[in-house]
Formats: sequence, C-alpha cells, structure tokens
Amino acid sequence: MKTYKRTLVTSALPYANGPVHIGHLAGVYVPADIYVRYLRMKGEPVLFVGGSDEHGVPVTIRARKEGITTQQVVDRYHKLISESFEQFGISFDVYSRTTSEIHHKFAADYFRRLYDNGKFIEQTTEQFYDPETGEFLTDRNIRGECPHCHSKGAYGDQCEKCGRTLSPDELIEPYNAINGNPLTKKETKHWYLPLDQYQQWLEQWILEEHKEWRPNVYGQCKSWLDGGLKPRAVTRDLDWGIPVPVEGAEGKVLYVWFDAPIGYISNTKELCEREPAKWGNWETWWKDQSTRLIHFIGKDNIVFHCIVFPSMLKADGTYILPDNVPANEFLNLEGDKISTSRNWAVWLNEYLQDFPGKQDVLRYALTANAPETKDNDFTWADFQARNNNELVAIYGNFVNRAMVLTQKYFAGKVPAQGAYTDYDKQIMQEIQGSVSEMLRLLDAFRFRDAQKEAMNIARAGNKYLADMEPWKLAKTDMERTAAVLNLSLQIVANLEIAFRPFLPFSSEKLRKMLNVQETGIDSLGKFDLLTDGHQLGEVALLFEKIEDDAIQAQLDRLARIKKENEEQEKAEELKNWHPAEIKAATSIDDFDKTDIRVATVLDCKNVKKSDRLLEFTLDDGMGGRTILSGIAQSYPDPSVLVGKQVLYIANFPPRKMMGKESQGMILSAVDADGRLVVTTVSAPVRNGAQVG
RNA sequence: CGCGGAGUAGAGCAGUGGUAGCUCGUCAGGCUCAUAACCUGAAGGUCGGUGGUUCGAUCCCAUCCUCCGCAACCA
Repeated sequence: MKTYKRTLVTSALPYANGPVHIGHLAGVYVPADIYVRYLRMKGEPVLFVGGSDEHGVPVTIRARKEGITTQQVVDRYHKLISESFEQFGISFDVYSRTTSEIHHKFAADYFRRLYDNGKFIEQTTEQFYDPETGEFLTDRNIRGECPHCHSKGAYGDQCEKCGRTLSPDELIEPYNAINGNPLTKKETKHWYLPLDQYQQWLEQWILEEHKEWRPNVYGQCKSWLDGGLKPRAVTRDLDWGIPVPVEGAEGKVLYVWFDAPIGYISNTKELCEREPAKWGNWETWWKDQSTRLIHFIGKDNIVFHCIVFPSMLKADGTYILPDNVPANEFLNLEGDKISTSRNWAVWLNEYLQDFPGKQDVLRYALTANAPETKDNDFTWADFQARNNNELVAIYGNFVNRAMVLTQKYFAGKVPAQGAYTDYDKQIMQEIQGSVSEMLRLLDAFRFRDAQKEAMNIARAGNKYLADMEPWKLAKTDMERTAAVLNLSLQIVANLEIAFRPFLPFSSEKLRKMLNVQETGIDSLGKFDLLTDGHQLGEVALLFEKIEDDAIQAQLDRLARIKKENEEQEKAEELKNWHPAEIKAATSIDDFDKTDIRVATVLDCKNVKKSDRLLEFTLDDGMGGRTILSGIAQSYPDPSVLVGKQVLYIANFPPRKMMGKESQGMILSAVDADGRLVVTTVSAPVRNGAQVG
C-alpha cells in the first residue's frame, strides 16, 4: 500500500438553501470529523476543508419567493450552517463559501485554463425559453401536457400521473412551472466536458485500481461506466453564479456542479494564504503525490465525486485524485425520509436549543446508527436509549464509580499501583484488544464499529469493578483496593483518549475531572497514564439521563409537522384536481344491461371488524335487500343516510363480504379528495323505480 | 422501464458455501461503589418470496416483491 505524508479531507459542501439537519451530520460531517480528529491524534498532518455551496437555481427561487436578494439568502444560511458546525465540534480547518472572491477567481481561472487547452467542446442547442422573464428553464421547471396519458401538469423530466420518463420536447403546450407563461425555443451555446474521453482512464483508475472502495460507491461507478459516459454541460444560462470567463458568454455562469468541488481547492488556498506558516503552500495539498485526498459525501453525490470531479482534475492534469470516497447512505427520521421542504428533519440549530450542551449525545447516537452500508432510521426512542443505556449507564457510570470510590477511600488521589494479578492482566489484554480493533476500524472508515469498541472498554471496566468488588476489599485489604482502583482509573484515562474522536466535548470534560493534559494516541492501551498520588479533579457526572418528557416533546413536534404536511398535501391535491378521462365509447345496449334502481335506506350501520364496509338495509319495493358498500370512511356517522333514497345496481350477482351477502352495489360519486358521496334522486319516487 | 445499494431475533445493525452473531429491549438470578446504574444467565430467527446450482445455500445463480438512490427541494 502506498504511504502518504499528509491527508486532505473534504466534506460535501452543504447547499445554502436551508439549515443543516441530522442527516447531513450523520452522513458526512460527523464521520469526516471523527476521521480528522483521529489523524490529528496520530500526529499526522491533516487539513479538513468545508464550506457552503451558494450557487445554483434553488437559492434564486427562494430569494424571489421571499422578496429578498439571493445574496441575502445565502448569507443567512451560510451563517446558520457554519455556526451549527462549530457548535457540534466539526473541526474544520477552513469553512468558507463559494461566493467568496477568491473562489470566484479561482473557479473562473480553472475553467479558462481548461478552455484554453481545448478541454471542452462547444455545443449549441435549442432550449425552452420564457420570453417574458428572459430565462431559460430547467427540465423540472417546465410543465405541460403528457404525450402518453394526456394529463396536464406533467414535468419536463417525468409525468407523475403515468410515471413515464419524458424529455421537455415531448410535452404538449409547455409552460413555465413558476409563473405559467408559455414557452418558446431559443438557441443557446454551452460548454461540455467530454466525459466520454475519460471513460477508459476512469475504468482503469476506479474499476481496476480502487476495488477497495465501498460496494455502494464502486457499484454506482461501475454502473455509470458500463452505461457509457456522455459529454456533460458545465455552463448554464443563469444570472446567479460565476460568469463564464469567455468572450461571448454573457448571461452564462458555471454550472453549480462545476464550481462547487473547485470550492474544496479554493477554500484550501484561502486557508494557506491566510496562515502560510502553519499550512504551507496550497499546492502541496492538491498537487503533491504524497498527499492523500479523501472525500466524505452522501450517496447522491457519488457520481460527481468519483466521475465528474476526477475528470475535471485529470483535464487540468496537475492535480492529485481522491484515494477514497467513503459515501454514506441516507438517514431516515422516524420511518420517513428526511425532507427539507416538508420540514421533516431535526435541525441542528433547533436541537441545540432543545438539548443544550448535548452535542456529544447526538454525535454518539448518529455514529452508533450511522448509515454506512444502508439507509438507517433515526428515532427519538433510540436516541434516548443510546444516551440512557450506553453513555450514562455504561460509560458515564463506570467513570463515576471509579472516581467516587477513589474519592471515598483515597481522598481523590490516584492510589498506588500494585502487582498485577492474572485477572488484571486479562482485563488489560482485553482492553488492548479493543484498542487495536478500534484503530483498525477507524482506518477502514468503519466508525460505527470503532465507536462500539470504545464502548467495550467501558464495559470491561464495569465488569472489572463488579468482579473485584473494591468496596468489599476495602474492609480487609487496602493495598489490593488501591491496586484495583489504580487500574480502574487507568481505564478511565484510556476512555478519555479512545472516545476523543467521537465525543470531543465529553473527553475535554473528562480531562478536567482527571486533571490531566491532552496526550497523543500512543498513550492508548497503556496503564501508567496516571501516576501514583496524582490529585484528581472534581467529580462530576459525564452524562445525564434524558427524561421521557423531553423525548415526547420531540415526538409531538414531529406529529404536528406530519399533520400540517398532510393537510397541505390534501389542499394541494384538491387544487390540482381535474376530472378523469372519459372512458372508451359504449352504447345504449351495453348500458341497458345494467339495472339501476331507487331504494330507501331503512337502516345503515358499520360492519363489525371492517373499517370500510357499511351495511345498508333497503326498501327496494320488492321485499327488501341488503347491500354492503365500502364507503364507511366517508361516513363517520352512517345513520345520516337513513331515510334517504339511493341509487343502486340491482342485477349484480350476490357477493359475500366479511361473511355477509351483498345484493347489489350502491352508486356513489368520488370527490377530489377521495371522499365518496352516495347518489340520490332530486325528488321522491317509488322504491323499485328504474333509472335510465 | 433501466442501473446501483439494501431487505438477517421485538428494535437497530454485523457476518459467512458447513452449529447464525453484536448492541438495546424482554425475562430470571447476583451485587450495592455507582445516575434503580453494574455483572451473570435465558428466551427469542423457515437470514424478503419462489425456483435452481451444490453432498450441503442465509451466502452463488435466476426470477419476483418491498424500500432508497441515480432523477425537483435534499447527504
């Protein structure tokens, strides 16, 4: 395996169109931070880059909606996001933004260099254009009539009614989804990165040389490569972004996906120029072959970080390429996918208000349940259990036991280390085993399991105390009591180090309690970290229980949001409702076969054990009949139907439902929201009258 | 439709061509230094469905079902 002198770690640039939530944290920032902190503990040179992605269309739409400038939108979220990261201890060496001057210049220069070297192809195409606003539209912002099912309001890329994939050209009478304006077509020129030219090289580099990448990453890349790469446009017709630095490209900007990853580089440059003594030249971090580049991202970014961005770097030719791209899957929240627009998320800024000082608890819960191999679910019940049963009961409790016992028997001074018994040695060996396993897992980007190993050290500590029972020994053998507590405290000191990448705030607190300075990773697995007679600091609780009412408050909040969303979606549905297509032509003869009659409802009640069926007892003028109808959900009180005359089909063969026989079918109209309304006659007629 | 990932005890996750594992929860014991915490033990699974390859499949192959991504907002 290749050896490296330094590591450059990037984490996906969050889009400045909203605050960051637990999904971002679990998928990208906590794992990246754990890895970076681990490398720093090892004393390896590492640079951790982050920043806000502030270009693209959605921020401009939000600005328009809120009646403020796009700059105000990105300013607001950049501030919110960077504060959240800082509070959660995401230890970026630099956190900048793509609207920075240095980035604009750097990205424009990057483009221009590739342009001058003939790395792009130019292509003129016809795109949909709104003459009134003077804007070209993205596929998704174009709507029209579906050519297949002829439903109105199909999107430019897909019809949601029939589910077919479309291209905007296929739509009948396309219009602007935002303002409803009709669209025309207009020629526009764009620059494309010919990914097809990099196909062979990418195949060699990924499929042959990086078989160690995670299955989801490797599989996704293979899928794209097998499908054959096509040139990809790297410019857009838009006024928000980095102007294309080419003559005759007015009104065009770099595609957000072209400039965003360059932000990793320009942010590095910004840091290096600010503190050259500490960080040296930015080119060392990006162009020296002995630098190792790691991208932490979510699964939706795999293609850009493994195919597009490497091709951009290769096109330049002077840059290093990522050594690994540990992409995570997604985190769900209480069974539903996290959604910014539907407010289905736990926002970091809100979490900190509700759980002040509990950053580590969330970090722990998210790492313990990190979506490393598949989508995982975050639940508040799990969060509470992780805190109460693991952080408090195992880790915090062990620390507290060791500290309190020392306080009690040795006035808070580290007691003398004794001769190790076989059992002591066994425990020490067990802990060293956990330590080396943890380090191995950290190197393999398996943070969930690594954290579990750290917790196993605390488990071993609890078991040691339970087996040694120093509170009993203290009555007979103070020397052995001292030895047992000495080793217990050494284990506590190990826990401080082992948990440091995962729970930085707690480790800091624990160092205060132990009254020690930060040491390197070499100390891990040693049992002479605290010298005899060392005065410990004040005993405090490392973690505290989270009570049910705090969890219930979060669940209530989510329930409220869910209800609001449902109401809103329903309103939306009603607004968009339109009559179903007319069925294929039929004839009077076909209709005549159906015998529709009038009857009076004598009784109407719910069918036991069925949430849909109503049982109608009808006076049909022919001795009466019973009909079951699946409309209970539209009639919470079925008795309102009693006495009404209804229309029903009289000549269907009887059918058994829920053990009862239904002799026909009541006719109901279906309203836009799915509500069923029973049909009736406009004036009383005799029961048994025919409809036709 | 296609391509990629995933489906394993009540929950969350590992894992392997040969007797299926971890954490939490549950139940039963033990202990009392500790935040009713800790320690020990037990129960609990036709490893998504169906076919096939094999002496043997949870693992390999085929096919189907479900969820997610590629593909609006979004990791």
